[in-house]
Amino acid sequence: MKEIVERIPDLKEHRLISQKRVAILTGAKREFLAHGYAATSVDRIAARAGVSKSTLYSHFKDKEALFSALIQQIAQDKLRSITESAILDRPLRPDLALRQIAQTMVGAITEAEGEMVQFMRVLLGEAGRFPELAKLMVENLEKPGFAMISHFLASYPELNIVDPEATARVFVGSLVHFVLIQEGMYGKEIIPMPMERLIDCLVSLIVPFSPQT
Amino acid sequence: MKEIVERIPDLKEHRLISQKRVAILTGAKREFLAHGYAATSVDRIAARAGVSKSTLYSHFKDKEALFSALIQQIAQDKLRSITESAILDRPLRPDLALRQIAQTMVGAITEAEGEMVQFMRVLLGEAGRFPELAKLMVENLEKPGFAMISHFLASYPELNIVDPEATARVFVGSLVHFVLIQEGMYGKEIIPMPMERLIDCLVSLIVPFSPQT
DNA sequence: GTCTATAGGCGGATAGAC
DNA sequence: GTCTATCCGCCTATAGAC
Repeated sequence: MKEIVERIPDLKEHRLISQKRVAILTGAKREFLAHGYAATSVDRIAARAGVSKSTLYSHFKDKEALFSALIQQIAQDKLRSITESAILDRPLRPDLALRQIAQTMVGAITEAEGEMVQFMRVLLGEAGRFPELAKLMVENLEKPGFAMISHFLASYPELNIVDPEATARVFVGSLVHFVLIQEGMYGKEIIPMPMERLIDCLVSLIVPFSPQT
Repeated sequence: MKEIVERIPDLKEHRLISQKRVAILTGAKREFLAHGYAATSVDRIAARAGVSKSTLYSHFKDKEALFSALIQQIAQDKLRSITESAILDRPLRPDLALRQIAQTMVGAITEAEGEMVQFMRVLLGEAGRFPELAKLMVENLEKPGFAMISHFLASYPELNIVDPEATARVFVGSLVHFVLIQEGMYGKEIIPMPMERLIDCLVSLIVPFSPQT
């Protein structure tokens, strides 16, 4: 297997294989998402990945490069899973479609044992140290997300939405903030509120006359 | 000065004076907010405060206790400044009052060279390491904030708000998420949007018929 | 309480053999 | 590429003098 990769430089350059590399990234994911950048040690990542430190350093220039590569990989995965699940049944009533989008979005954030919550926590927490990485995430995750919701809202002229872009921000912001407080800050133990209740409220604000038709 | 404090144990216990202590907390604020918990060294805090490390350790048991005390002090300051500025002119039209609340809230977050943004970043980033601290913040900051907005919304029966608590979450969540993306993630360089535009949109969603009367 | 000095450990990164 | 062994610096925390 290894020999095959080495004889095909194109494949190697595109990093399509290399089991060690994915093992390192898997270990890095667990450690970085759980403890943040500074509190994570390269030793623990290597140990969890089952490789030595020098192997790790042969694949990644330093700790920062590993962190950066990991964040970008996670973002790529999330983006793909979101765009795939965004294929909604178009002939729906707008309020039902909005509710479905909200549930899909919150579900994507909450699932996988809070991996996405940890991702957002680390991303925000390290934004000061990695400003370029933060901007990359905004460009590749937030911006397409806002654009999708905005385009969806604008596609229903009967809703009379005066500012679809700002409304999209309200929509996404309410949901993301809700998850961050309830899950990321353990708010559900202190100020519990079912997710459906927030979604009902949010959808009825954007589509005031939902029970009819 | 020092002698006076030592002769009045009550004052000392209440920690009202002790210049060294406030110097340490001031230095800790700069370092912790800028770099997070793990990347901050006690040496730099002591150096910035102009004291030695052993002085620091005589005032705080360890690094965690110092961090915890700092976070709680910042929260106390923020809470006081918020509740003080929350005294709004009651006879206002609800839409104008809401707009004023939103501007005050965003202003309080954005001012002071982004100190509040850094505070939220660190709080979220370290929530995994300090879960009890995170819950304390939700109890003392988020919960009163939600309650205030909710109570305000419910005090205008003519608005016909079916779920004031959930609506308050939408209100606060939209604003906080907006600031976190625009300031904390440098989103204003990539997807700029004036704050007034979001507030206009948000208020008109909650108070649909604002231009009249 | 406050200092200087230091202990003791763990961090990231590398050297050199294979 | 991969390993073992190691360098060296910075980290938190403490000892002991004043």
